[in-house]
Amino acid sequence: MSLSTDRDKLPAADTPTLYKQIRLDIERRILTGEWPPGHRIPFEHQLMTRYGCSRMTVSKALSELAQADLIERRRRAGTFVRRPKFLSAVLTIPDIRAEITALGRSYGYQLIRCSRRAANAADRARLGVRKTGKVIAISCRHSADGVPFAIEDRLIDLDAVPEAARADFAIEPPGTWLLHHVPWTEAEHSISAIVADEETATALDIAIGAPCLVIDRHTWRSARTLTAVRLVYPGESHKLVARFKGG
Amino acid sequence: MSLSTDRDKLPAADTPTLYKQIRLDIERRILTGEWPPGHRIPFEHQLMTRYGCSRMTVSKALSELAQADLIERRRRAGTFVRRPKFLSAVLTIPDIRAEITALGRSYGYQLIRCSRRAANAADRARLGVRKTGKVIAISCRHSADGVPFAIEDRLIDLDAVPEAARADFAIEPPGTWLLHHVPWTEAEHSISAIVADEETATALDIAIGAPCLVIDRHTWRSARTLTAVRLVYPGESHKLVARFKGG
DNA sequence: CACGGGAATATGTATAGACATATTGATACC
DNA sequence: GGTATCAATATGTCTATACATATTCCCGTG
Repeated sequence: MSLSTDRDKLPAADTPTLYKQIRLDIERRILTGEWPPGHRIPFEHQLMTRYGCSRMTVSKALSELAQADLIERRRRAGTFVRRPKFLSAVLTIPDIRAEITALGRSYGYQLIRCSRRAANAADRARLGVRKTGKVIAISCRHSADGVPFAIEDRLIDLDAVPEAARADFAIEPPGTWLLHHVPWTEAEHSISAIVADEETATALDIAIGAPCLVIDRHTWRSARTLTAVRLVYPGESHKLVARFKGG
Repeated sequence: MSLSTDRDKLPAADTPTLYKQIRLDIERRILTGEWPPGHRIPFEHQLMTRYGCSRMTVSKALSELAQADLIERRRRAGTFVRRPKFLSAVLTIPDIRAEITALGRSYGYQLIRCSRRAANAADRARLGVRKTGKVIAISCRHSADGVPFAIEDRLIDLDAVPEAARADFAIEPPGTWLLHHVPWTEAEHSISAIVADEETATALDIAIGAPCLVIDRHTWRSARTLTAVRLVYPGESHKLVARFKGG
């Protein structure tokens, strides 16, 4: 193997910064399968002579790849290509208003019910909290170009999100308001399919017995429940795009 | 404001490395809402006096937060807390075998049909490719503790994944084999709900007209189609957990 | 007031060197 | 053979410094 220290082994292209070129070069080898999962990536010292730069520079490239979970670094042992994440493919579930407007369709919103009350037993169970507190319960409907798009049924824990008391959910959908005002750390989703009962069928303007897609989402901030929501979509395809992460 | 340079303003805890403490400290202020979206984070020079370290160290902490999309850095302007990702919440769809075994249930697999043929028009449309080539078409069923869990209908482009010809899909499910052997760069999902027709109802051992959850997944490597798959689950809840990313 | 140009400034990249720390592998001892 | 020990080694963190680069801000000119 040549040990020349010239830099022109890199794709060059429009020459971004050096560490980025290194990162992309290694990323390419991994994604094309040239360096399969488990393969040991050359030591930092070898990479610095290969790319003709300092160790800090290759280290920065490798650190970013490690943060993106493409490689794994172990002291004394070396750096290895990670097994393609065992589980996973990643989906994003957009905010409904943003999703509809991004599609270039007109967004419509109707508040069906909104009440503020002390939490009852069913509310506490749904939020997964023990103590009694105040909640806001909201039912509403989203539409695109005048056609029903989804119905939403939401519970917000007012003890965890006191500022929600000042929001006007007759104007702004609760999901959109929350996304813009309340930071969260964890979310859990449950996706399922149901057939429409009479109330659902009426709200979505579909036939009774027609299939519907349901997303139940529970959102926390540091173990504190913020909100629980159920979204019901007519069963026609609901498309979501996911890309492999990589900075 | 005090300008003391002592380091004990940090949570300390079990004292990981300094840059990590800085990262966690800033992350905490963002997630608790102390520094809301749009807030300007102190300049690097202020942070180095606050934490009593060099600029490279605070820069490393900030770079990781930027890579995780928690903050945005702009030259000359400064560093700002990002608006909570406009859309989004992230879901992971695990490999079915891994999912079932992770739940501690016994995994079962039956190959229903497997054929290798030149692609016909329907195959090309489904894979989204123009040219004719060879494909593998597979139908199979996954079960957990002997109960049908999902049925899978898959098409693999043999031109893009020639090594699939040597795999034995009577033993290993195609999704699992692909995940372990074939690197991919992009995936697109389409989630929808249907009601079971007679064939589906029989395969999943449910009633005709019962709701089913459908996931259509298309996978590419650098714009090259690898495989297209449709998974049909009985409509009872299919649970997926998502965490806020953050390295 | 509009506009162009240049100075100020915050981040971005890169360096060499130093020391820390985890882990491996070999060696010596029982 | 089993086990404790120690040196070798690859990554991990940190510093001080230097220069690059993108923006913003201000100022002077038309």
